[in-house]
Amino acid sequence: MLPAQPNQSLIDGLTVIQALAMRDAPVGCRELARETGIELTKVNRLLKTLAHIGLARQNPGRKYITGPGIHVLASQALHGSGLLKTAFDPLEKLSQLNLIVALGVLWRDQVSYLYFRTPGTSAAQAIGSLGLFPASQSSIGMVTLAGMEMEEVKSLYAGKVIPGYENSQALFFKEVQKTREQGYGLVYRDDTKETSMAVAVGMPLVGAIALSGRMKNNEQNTYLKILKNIAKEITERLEKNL
Amino acid sequence: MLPAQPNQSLIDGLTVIQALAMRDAPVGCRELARETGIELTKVNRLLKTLAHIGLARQNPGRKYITGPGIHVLASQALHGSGLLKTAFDPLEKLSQLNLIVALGVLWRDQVSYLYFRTPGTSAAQAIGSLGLFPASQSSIGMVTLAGMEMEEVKSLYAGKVIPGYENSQALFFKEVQKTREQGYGLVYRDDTKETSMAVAVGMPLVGAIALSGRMKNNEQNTYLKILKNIAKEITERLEKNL
DNA sequence: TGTAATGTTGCTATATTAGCAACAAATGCT
DNA sequence: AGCATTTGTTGCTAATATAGCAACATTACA
Repeated sequence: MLPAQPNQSLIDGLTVIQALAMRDAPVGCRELARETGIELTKVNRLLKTLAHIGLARQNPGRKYITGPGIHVLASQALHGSGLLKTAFDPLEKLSQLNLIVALGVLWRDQVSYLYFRTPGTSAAQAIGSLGLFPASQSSIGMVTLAGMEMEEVKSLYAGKVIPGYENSQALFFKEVQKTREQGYGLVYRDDTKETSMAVAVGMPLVGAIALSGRMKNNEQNTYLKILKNIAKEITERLEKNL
Repeated sequence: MLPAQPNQSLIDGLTVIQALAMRDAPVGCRELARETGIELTKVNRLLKTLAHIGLARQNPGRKYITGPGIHVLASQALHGSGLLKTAFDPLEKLSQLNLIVALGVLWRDQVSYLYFRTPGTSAAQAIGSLGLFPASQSSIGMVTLAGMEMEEVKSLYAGKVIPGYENSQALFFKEVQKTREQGYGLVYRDDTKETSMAVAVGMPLVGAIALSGRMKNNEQNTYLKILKNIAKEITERLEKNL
C-alpha cells in the first residue's frame, strides 16, 4: 500500500546506507550515485546527513565509509530480524559436509550474505563476512528471484545487462522459471567446477540457504535432500518466533 | 559537520525503524510517536513509507511490526559493522565462566545488545536476542556513557527521569564520572544479588562487553582482568579490519 | 602540465512536508 | 449493551525543504 505522503528522502537515504554498508573500501559519493541511480547532489546531502548521525564518516580523502552508528543499526536490525539467530544452529549442522554453507537475502539485483562459511573456518567468521554477489549468478539469488512475480523480476532487470546472461535476457528468465518449477536453485560454475544449490527459507520467503563446492552428480540429490530438511527446520523455527 | 541541506525525514525515519525493530510485540504509531518524540502524523507517514519498502508491516489489528526487508537491512548493517563477527570468538572464551556474557551498544538512553548469552545456552541464541535496557541501570550503558562528553550525557537525559536514579540526577552524573575514572562499569542489583561489570570496546569506543551474575567480592578483580583482556583483544581485532 | 575526475555548495522554482483538525474504527469500561 | 477513549488515518494549505543545474575548488591521473 502506498502512503498518503510517501517519503522519498527516507527511501533514498536507506538505499544509500545500504549501498555504503556493503562496501569493503571507501567510496565516493559520485560512485554511489551511479550505483544507486539517485541524483548526485541528493546522494551527497544524504551522505552528509548520515555522517551527521554517525552512520557514515569520511576518510581523509573525503571518501565515505560507515560510521560508528552502523553497529547500533546492526544490533537493532539483527534483533528485529532474528533470522541469523534462528538459522545459526541449523546451519552449523551443514558445515560438516565440507562445503561452503551460506544464508543470503536479495537486495535489488544482488545477494547479500548474512552467513557465508568456507570449510575450515569458524562459524564466527561466517557472520556477515561476504558482501554482494550478482543474483543471476548465485543459486540463492535464483531461488529468491523465483519466489517473486515474473513482472517484478523483469522490472528489476529492465535496461540492465544481466551478469552471466549478457547475450540473452530471455534465457535468464527461462532459467528463473525453471528454478521456480523445480523448487530449488542450481548454478554450475565452469571455471572452478563448483556447483551451488539453494533452497528458499521462510513462509513467505525471506531468503535462502545454499551449499556450494565441487560435487559429483550422484551426490547432488543427497545434498539437496539435506539442504531441504534444514531449510524446513529454519522455516518452522521462524514461524515459532512470531 | 552539519550538511548544507540536512534531511530530517531520513533521521526521523531511521529513528522509527530502529525503535520498531527493538519491539518484541506489535506497536501502534501513536506509541512510537510518544517514544521517539516525533510528531504523530509524521510517524504514521514514515511507517507507511517503511511498509511500502518492506521494512515494516501491519498486522491484522493495524499495529506495526518489522517487515521482511529487515533481514536485508540486518545483513547489510552486519557486514558494514563487523563488530559481531570480530567479537564472537573472543566472547566464546568468556562463556566458560558460567556468567552472563554480553556485547552492547548505546542507542539514545538505552543499551541494545548484539550478543547476550545466558549460561547454558548456545552461542546462536545469544545473537540479537535481548532488546533494550536502560543505560543507567546497565554496566555496559554506564561505561559507554562514561566515554561521552558530560554535556552530551546531560542533554541525553534532559528533562527525563533517570531509571535507577529517580530522586537524584546529580548522583547519576557522579556515578558516570566515577565510571570514567575507574575505567570500567559496575552495577549491583540488590534484588537478584547480581553484579555486572563492563569494559569499553573499540578505539574510539563503539560499545562494551560485560560479565554479569552472582560473584563474590574477591572474584571481581579476577573477572575484571579477564574481561579487560578480551576487550583489548576485540579492540585490536577491530583495528585490523580497517 | 593539462585533462578529467572528484566532493561540495549557492541558488530558486518547485514539490513536499507539517501538523491541526476531523474521521471511522477499534478498544476499554461500566 | 452503551458510552467514552483511544486508536490508525487522511484532507487540507501555509510554510518549508528539496531538486538539480551550474559552478567551484580540489585531487587523481596522463
